[in-house]
Amino acid sequence: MERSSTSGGTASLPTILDVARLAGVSKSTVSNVLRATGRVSAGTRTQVLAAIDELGYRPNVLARNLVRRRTSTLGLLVGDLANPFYSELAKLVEQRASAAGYTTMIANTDGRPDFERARVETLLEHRVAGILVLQLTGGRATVTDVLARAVPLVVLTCPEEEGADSVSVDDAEGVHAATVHLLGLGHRRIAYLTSDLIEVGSDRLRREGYLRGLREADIESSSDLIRPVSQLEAPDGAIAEAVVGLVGLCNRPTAIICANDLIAVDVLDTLEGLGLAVPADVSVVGFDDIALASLRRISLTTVSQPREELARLAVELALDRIELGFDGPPRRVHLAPTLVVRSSTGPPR
Amino acid sequence: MERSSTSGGTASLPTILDVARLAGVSKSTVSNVLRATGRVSAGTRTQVLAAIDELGYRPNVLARNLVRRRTSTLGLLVGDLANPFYSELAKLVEQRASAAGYTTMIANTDGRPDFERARVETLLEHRVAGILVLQLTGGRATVTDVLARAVPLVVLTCPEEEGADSVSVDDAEGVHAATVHLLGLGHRRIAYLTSDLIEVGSDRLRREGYLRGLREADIESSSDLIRPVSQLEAPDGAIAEAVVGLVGLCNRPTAIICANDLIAVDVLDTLEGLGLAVPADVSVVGFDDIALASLRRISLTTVSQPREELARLAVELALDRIELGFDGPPRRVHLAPTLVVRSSTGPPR
DNA sequence: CTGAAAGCGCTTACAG
DNA sequence: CTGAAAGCGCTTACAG
Repeated sequence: MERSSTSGGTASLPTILDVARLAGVSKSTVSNVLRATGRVSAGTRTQVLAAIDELGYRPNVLARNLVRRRTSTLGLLVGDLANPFYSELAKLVEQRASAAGYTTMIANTDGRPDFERARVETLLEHRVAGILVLQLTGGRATVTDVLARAVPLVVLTCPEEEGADSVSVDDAEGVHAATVHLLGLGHRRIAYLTSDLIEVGSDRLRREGYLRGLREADIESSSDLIRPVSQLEAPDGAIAEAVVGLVGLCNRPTAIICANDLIAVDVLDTLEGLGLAVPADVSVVGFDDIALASLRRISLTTVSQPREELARLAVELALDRIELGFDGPPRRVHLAPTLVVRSSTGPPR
Repeated sequence: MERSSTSGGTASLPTILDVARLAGVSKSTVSNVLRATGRVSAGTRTQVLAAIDELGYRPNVLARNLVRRRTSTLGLLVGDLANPFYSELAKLVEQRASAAGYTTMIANTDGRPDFERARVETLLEHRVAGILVLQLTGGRATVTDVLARAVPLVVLTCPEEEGADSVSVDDAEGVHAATVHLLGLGHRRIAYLTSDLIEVGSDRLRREGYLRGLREADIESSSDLIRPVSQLEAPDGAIAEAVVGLVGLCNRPTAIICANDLIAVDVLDTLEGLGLAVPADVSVVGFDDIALASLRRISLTTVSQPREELARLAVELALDRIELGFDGPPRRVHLAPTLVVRSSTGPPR
């Protein structure tokens, strides 16, 4: 027999059965008014609603999802929520998800592949309807593999991911535009500064944009001027060290293109500490256009990503597969970046 | 009869029953190895593990939670994830939660009470084991009421919340210290600038700290110098407008205490636009000490909150009630803030 | 150490 | 329009 759920534990919440009994109907009927199927008479409906209200009944989504065999929660994997670019994106994604009736389960990976694996495992155990990834951090093949089999995966911000839908800005194009901008100002020695906190694929493309820009201007690239640093190992000093290295070169670069804004801001700070003027001594360019970049005191020239569009499209691609049952091959959406010129760039001395 | 779950839908995932059959044991036994109860022989265990591996079986947490009648997910309500203070805190909370075996469901309220209500409702329907709130936005009484009855609630950063555990910094003390610092530098006309994006209780306390500071120095407070602006209504221009108003006063303030860093940064920007020097013309103080504040170009004097401690304690308080069954009255943890003096403050001209 | 049975709180055909 | 029954995929006593 079905027993009263209130006879059990201490603080048992009312169940659909409690509502049914109070309203003098069956569980099915309560379920029907809950799901607004329309096949309930107005009178019955009123009684049920009254019972729900009186009991303070709140449906148990776990039970519902178990029988429906799908949830309405999206997993959101993010590399570093402390990076404003990602937190802004996370906010927009949550907003879109929520508007579509989905909750979002968030997981920070700290850029660590082992964390990423564990978090993905947890998300899958929770049967999330889809997973959105802001920055995939290593272990890409395995992760993509795990995901592709089980649930829709859309990769945001990381281009060229095999097997998964992706939406990102044209990274190469963005940095190419930045390089052309610097060349136009008269720069000839331009450095590229990146770190292991940047997603590998994005970094590769951005670097390509940089190299192509130089090539088109018949400037030979120099390995001296390409500096990848490890922020995972040395979170604090890595960027500063690289900057010191660059400006210490006998043939010092007059401009530095940074793989993202956070690095660029760090570079500005370091240059200031070294007594070098921006842009007079060194021009600096970033990537992302986080809120910070537009402050007068920062005023960073940077490649802007259309965050709203990125978030909207990512959620859409996921819902296509989840709700519309789209089952086609991976889709790649590329958005155009925009170079925003501010006062961190200028002609070389 | 128990039917094969693979006979049903298209992409049914393997269930515990599939594993049991493949391993030639009962569901109970599989469950026992899964939960590492220890009452399974080594041989059986190996077989089960092999079956799990072969099937790529992943337990369905929904089913587990349904029968256990509790989940291991924490709800995280945040006012604005785009505010670095909150995203940094969110990251730390997720980190702590994850370390304790909890997933975190995030919900951004945009500072809108109606959103907050809806999100809380959803979290409760998902039977989250507890809810952590970073900034409660209006509708506090109702929300607290809803929560208190159903699930442990800990309020982070908002002091004096009735009925809920809370952990926050001593807001009044922080701003008092800032005020004393400014007075020590010789300032006599000090303004206080706040907005409706700041949690109401925090704002009240911070304001009190400011007023007490003035009172102790026998300086009369002036309503001219206390400016609450509405960023909800005018997200962009509100701060600038207030600053223009302040510096346009015939008896212009020589220092501005801002209710948080985001406002302070906006103030710095506006002053710069007006051609006023900081700190020579106007000193500026913030609250939070977000990453941005320590940049050389910003170098904001601010009241620092111990984020790590806040996050750690908040999760601990929640787990006390969730896991240890602590059922005592609401606990209020107050942490000491630290005034970090940088170069946005100095003696008045 | 292992298994059969009941039940978590819902939804979903299926009768009536 | 309404209800009885089966089942979603687990865990949890309880026997043996």
